[in-house]
Amino acid sequence: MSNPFLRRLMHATDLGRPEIDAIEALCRQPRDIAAKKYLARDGDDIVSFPVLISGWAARYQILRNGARQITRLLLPGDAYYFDSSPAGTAIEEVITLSSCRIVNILHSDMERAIERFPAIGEAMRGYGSMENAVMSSWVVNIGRRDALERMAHLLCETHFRLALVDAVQDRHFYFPLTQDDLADVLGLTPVHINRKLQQLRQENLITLRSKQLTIEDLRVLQQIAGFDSAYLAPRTQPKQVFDRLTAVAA
Amino acid sequence: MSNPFLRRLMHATDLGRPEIDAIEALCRQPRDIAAKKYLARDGDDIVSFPVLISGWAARYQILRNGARQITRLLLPGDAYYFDSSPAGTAIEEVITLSSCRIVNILHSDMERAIERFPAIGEAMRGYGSMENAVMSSWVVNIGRRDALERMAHLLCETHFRLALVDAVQDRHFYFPLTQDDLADVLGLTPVHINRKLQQLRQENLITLRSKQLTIEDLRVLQQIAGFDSAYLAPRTQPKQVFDRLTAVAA
DNA sequence: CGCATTTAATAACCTATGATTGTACCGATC
DNA sequence: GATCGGTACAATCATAGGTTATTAAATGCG
Repeated sequence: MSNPFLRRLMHATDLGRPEIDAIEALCRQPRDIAAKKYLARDGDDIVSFPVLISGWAARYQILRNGARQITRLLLPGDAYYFDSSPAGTAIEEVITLSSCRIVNILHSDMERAIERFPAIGEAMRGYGSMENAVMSSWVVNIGRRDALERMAHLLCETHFRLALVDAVQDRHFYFPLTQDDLADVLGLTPVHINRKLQQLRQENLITLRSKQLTIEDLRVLQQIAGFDSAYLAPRTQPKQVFDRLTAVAA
Repeated sequence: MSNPFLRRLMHATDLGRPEIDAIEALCRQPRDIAAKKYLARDGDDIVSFPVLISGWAARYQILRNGARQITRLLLPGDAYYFDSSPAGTAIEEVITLSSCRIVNILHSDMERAIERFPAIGEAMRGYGSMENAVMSSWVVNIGRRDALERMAHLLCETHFRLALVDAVQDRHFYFPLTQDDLADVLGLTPVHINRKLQQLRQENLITLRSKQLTIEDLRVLQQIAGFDSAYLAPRTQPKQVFDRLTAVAA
């Protein structure tokens, strides 16, 4: 099971062999795509939705004054599904932040799959719940934490989300965000991102070089962020995953 | 059709008589509840979800330092459905901001209704899309707009959302948020909320007294906020509602 | 009706973050 | 190995918004 999308869904619900096969079937024909390419543009009519097999992408909005705010990070296994479902119109732009492998799933195909296997619908809803929880946490993060706490929280969050799809080795993972990207995620300026990144490095909490991030002290980082992974943890099985992760951090 | 929940759903999809009846059936037995009562608490097991028939409520999180961030406003017709669906655990607290009339719908009942009438599932998903769009807009609002713009945007947004359920007369509506609440919605301090409220009043853009808000100049307010109602506008019929609203504003 | 509590208004001062500008690095490309 | 575009880093100054405190006005309650 190397398909991270499937892995994500299985964190939401238990899926049997037939459901798994159906999802795998939807993921035939992945395409490779370079960094900084659009996966969706505002106003596009949507008949299919992209799923990330590998790589990072971002959903964002641009304001009149040119400011950009990234509203979600799409990590391996994530989909641009809700908001656009089905036969709607894209409400935000989606751009790749690294080279990516993606698969485009037709809404009609997904609907048919859900019809045949209600458990898939259940899994998609569960996945959507997690997406919503992440959105909430971003509002809280940007609204009520200062710059350092925000950074720390984001790093913890991506660490745990990536761990869910086995994209973390030890405390080390691929992290393609530039400081400009980080600024647009956290609602800060690139300059200030730089300052806080320096601070985290000086305090030996992280190492970040050429898009490789190592979390040197997860415990302290969580402490700074006030990070609690509960909102990312689905119901049953994955609970153990988090217990394990937290235990190691302790 | 005085049920605002039904009204919301009908903005998402066309529903026939049987679907309408099924939803009305779910909304039997509304209960009245006072302001500042919990509709859900963090960690609660969820077997039913609340729907607001009238009144306002808020979803929020509290940080270690006691700071509060409201993550969503629940207006008449809104439900605390996603994130909690089905048989999950509440991830945020929900509190009434005014006296409310609510109805509690069992997840099992909703599921059965969707099974019998797929269009209801469709409508719920459409409603969820709008919820997500609002979440995104909050991230953008808090992340990239200054205090005055944020206030203006929030006022525009609530105005349009309330208009969708006919809770606006002319440009005037019930607005129970205290300045402390506003601060916790917009990620600011009460003092600063007060400053900006004064400013909006001085410029004759709004009147706000004893929980009654009148938008005196929607045009300018939208201008300040960079507000575009598109993200709130569902597919077909309601489009006209917005055209009308916008026309009046012009 | 009067008291208690919440909410609103305002003032004075302070700080985290923004704005601006310049430099230095690093990895690609030819 | 020269050039170039994207990053990262540094230093300085400016300001939006935070903090704390006080008073006044509403609002609810017994």
